[in-house]
Amino acid sequence: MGNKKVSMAVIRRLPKYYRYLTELLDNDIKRISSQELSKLTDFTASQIRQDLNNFGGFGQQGYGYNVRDLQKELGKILGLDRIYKAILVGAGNLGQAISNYRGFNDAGFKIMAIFDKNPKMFGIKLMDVMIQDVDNMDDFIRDNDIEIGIICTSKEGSQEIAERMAKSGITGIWNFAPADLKLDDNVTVENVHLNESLFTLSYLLKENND
Amino acid sequence: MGNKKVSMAVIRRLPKYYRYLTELLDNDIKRISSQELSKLTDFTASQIRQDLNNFGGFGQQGYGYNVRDLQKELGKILGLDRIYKAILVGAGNLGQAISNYRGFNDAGFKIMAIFDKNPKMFGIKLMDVMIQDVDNMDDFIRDNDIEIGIICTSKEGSQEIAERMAKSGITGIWNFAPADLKLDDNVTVENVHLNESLFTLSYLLKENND
DNA sequence: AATATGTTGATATATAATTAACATAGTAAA
DNA sequence: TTTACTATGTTAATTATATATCAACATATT
Repeated sequence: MGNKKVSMAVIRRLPKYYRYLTELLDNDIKRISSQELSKLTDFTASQIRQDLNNFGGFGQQGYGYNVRDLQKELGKILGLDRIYKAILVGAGNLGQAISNYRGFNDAGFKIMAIFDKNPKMFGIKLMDVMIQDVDNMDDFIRDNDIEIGIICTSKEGSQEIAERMAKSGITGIWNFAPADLKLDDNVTVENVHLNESLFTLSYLLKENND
Repeated sequence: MGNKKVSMAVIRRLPKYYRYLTELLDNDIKRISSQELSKLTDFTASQIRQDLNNFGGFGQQGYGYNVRDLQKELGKILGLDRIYKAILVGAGNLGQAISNYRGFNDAGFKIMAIFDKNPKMFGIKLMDVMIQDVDNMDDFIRDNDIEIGIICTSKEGSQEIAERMAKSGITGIWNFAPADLKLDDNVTVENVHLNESLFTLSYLLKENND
């Protein structure tokens, strides 16, 4: 499509807009102005208007934004109007927590299979999905047209798993391993680096006490 | 102290430098240039030098950076040269995963207590720490000079817990609940919003397929 | 000892992101 | 219908961030 290029900074704000709009919708609020949304999100009203206009004119002058419409539009923009088939590798503590989290399922992300390398884990069920041998992963991805791979392995195992995922046809990786995966550009990687987040907190904590 | 103000963009890159330097140290690499570090981190060499110089001249012209020294300095900058006492609230799947993760302990973050509101959880041990009634939280924070609070509760419970933490003396909150906590400025909040991360992946995935 | 090379730290330039300003379209009320 | 008001979408200004350049200096080599 290659329309206009929307900056990463904008993209990372979209989920927050979506979250608040969903909340407003749940509370039966019909309309909202950029100024009111500003109070909720702590972004400036100006920025909100500019962000949204990257994708189209969803508001109405003199009125504001219709909550239902905007929420739906943002959902479409974020790609939340469909089902994604995902697999998860690494059924340790974090892997189990992720697979048990209902929120993702509700948002359309279905974990179709869970893999581990430890035979002791094979057969255990998490949310009705049985843990199986990671040797089966590659075939499973191909046979079931899996799009998203969730990596909850150790740092050491992550790169190999990522490469196998990519090779088998996965185009999006949600990576929880503390490593930077090196893959072709056609694979999108979104990292959740908990260590980096905690270290940032530690830094800020120190600064705040000066 | 109020020295110079280092931008948030810089701060969020520091943990990555630290991670790679630790890796280099483990591999007995003695020295590294900004250019070599650039290859590892995918930041530009210029940016790396500029980032580091926010905190001092750690390198030597014509030589590069001494890995051991720089790693140690970055550790100090990030506040990783000491022990932090933390508590965790919400012993669900994610809470359990976080408390079981050895990495944080190794980095100096000690989970001193785990709280939940569900009586069925009371008494269960996670990493030798017994889950107890969240009613005890406030006193425990005060009595043990806890600095960091980790919130793994639902969105609904998070704000109240955060306020109680702040009131009892906690100055840093690591928040995993999908909500933006509203607290005084003297409390530092670092969010891990898994939903937002996943939605970003979903957006990028869509873009990549255009 | 002299010279070439490599690399930092500082400064200057370029790019990107955020905020502010405003014209205009649309709302709402008399 | 008229008028005053509201709030968007858009352009401009400002601020922040990233990149490029370069003098100073260390080290290795001749």
